[in-house]
Amino acid sequence: MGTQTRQSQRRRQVLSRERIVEAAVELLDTEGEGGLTVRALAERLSTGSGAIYHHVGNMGELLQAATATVVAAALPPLRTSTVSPQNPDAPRPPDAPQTPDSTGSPEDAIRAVALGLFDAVLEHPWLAAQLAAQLTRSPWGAVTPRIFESIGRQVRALDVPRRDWFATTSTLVHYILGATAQNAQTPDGTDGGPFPETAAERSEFLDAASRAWQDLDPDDYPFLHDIADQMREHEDREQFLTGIGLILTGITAGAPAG
Amino acid sequence: MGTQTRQSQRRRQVLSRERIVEAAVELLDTEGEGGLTVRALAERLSTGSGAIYHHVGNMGELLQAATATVVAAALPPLRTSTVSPQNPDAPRPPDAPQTPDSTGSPEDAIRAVALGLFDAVLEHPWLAAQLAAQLTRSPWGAVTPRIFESIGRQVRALDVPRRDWFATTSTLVHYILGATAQNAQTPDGTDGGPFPETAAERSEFLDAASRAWQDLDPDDYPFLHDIADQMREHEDREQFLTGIGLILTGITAGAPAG
DNA sequence: TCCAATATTGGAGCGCTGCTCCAAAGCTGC
DNA sequence: GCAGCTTTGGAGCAGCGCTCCAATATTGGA
Repeated sequence: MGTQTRQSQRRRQVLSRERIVEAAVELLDTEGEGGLTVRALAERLSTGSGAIYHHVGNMGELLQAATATVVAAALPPLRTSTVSPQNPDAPRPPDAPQTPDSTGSPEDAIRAVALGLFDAVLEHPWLAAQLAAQLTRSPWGAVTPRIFESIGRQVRALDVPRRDWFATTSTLVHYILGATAQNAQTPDGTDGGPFPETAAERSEFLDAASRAWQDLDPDDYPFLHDIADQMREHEDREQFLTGIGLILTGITAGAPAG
Repeated sequence: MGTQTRQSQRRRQVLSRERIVEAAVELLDTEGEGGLTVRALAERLSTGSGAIYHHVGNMGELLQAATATVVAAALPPLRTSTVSPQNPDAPRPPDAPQTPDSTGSPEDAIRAVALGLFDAVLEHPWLAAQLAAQLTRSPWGAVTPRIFESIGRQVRALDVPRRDWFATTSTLVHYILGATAQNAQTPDGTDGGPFPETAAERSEFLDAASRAWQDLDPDDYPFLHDIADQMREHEDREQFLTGIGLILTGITAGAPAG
């Protein structure tokens, strides 16, 4: 009796890889990095561990899928959406940052991609560790190519000679992932719970770090001792863009007139 | 009967934080990232877990100490050793890379520091994940300041204006850690054992990655598809230095005539 | 010299983890 | 209606970090 009509709603009840990954992301967001366990996932989905492993196979694989999902949502779409106007509203990523489309310079596009990842890490603090881990564990696995492609296209749009495409893109990607990793401010012991990351917390955290640098032996750490206050007053986002700008300058200065 | 004479040898039998950290590093080197467990450590030191926790307190703390030890050995000494000639041969780090001392440009010194970390990661593949993890978990904790100081001094020696010291050093450090993280080639599933990392293995690994890029949908990944062969032929170390050079160019080009 | 106080040791055991295994249940096509 | 597949959920296993504690060295004062 009309099983087709209500099928889509029934679908949501059925366990699927997508639903598991979705629940994993929510669990990571709300409970923090250590909150994703098979048992917690099973309870949240009202099922058992066996059912989960039937769809997912591996905890690392699940983490990889969760990371890939969030990263894909944070980056501009791979295909220009004008090509296939089949379903005009569905495939638009809901929480993607407003990308300046194809207007604007390649430099701006690179900045936009970088900021997209930066913001994604702010929204999902567990993402930083995952990006770093997957960068080391499977460098060319699932996530990196997606980022590489987004950056590389813009590098190609700059006047970079072809033989430098790989090295240039790699440099940008490595910087982005390295800088992004640091900016998920998880003050050491404060793990396990959610991450409200209020402005007061951040200020307090930077204060403590700055004081720690100032308390270092000036004979061992003269530089840190000097710039401790500069570190306290820095703005993450601005500092991140400064780094991008520095590299972009190096790129365009290397071959100024294509 | 003469307990003082043989005391130094007896010291080596006594459990101490140093001995535990040393054993941890060896365990990580020989057994791989997952090989460091309290039980394995206890067996290797012929003791129990309780004794270990009496000295170390925490698994994360132990990892942090192991990382700090290896990083300290890979970087140039903080103090210029001419100041305290008390013990001329002992404190020389045994496996430190040959640093070009104070001769040479600041750019060369930065390259030397970066390569020191790069080589340390090659020698201790677990270090990549640890650097990344500690970068995110305790950004200003134990290891980062050490690296920051080494790089920052050289940034100061360049013609960088004082207000840019922090941003410039951060950019270099972030790139170094990001790039370093990727270059500990752990081909995904091949974890658990030691990492001989022969040239053949590396070539095979790059071949597979290159083929994977070529097999991607050219409509989704035109850039990766294009530079797949360039990726296969790249040399990690050279590519790493290219990135450093790019950033150094950006730094010096930004303020060309101090 | 001896003894109490303290520091250090090693292992049993707790609660948790990822993961496997399997009987039961649901679904599908003949 | 039934056979053959997929999917489910939970019991259970080996391993983990870590705590606790009795037993043992070591030390300092009388």
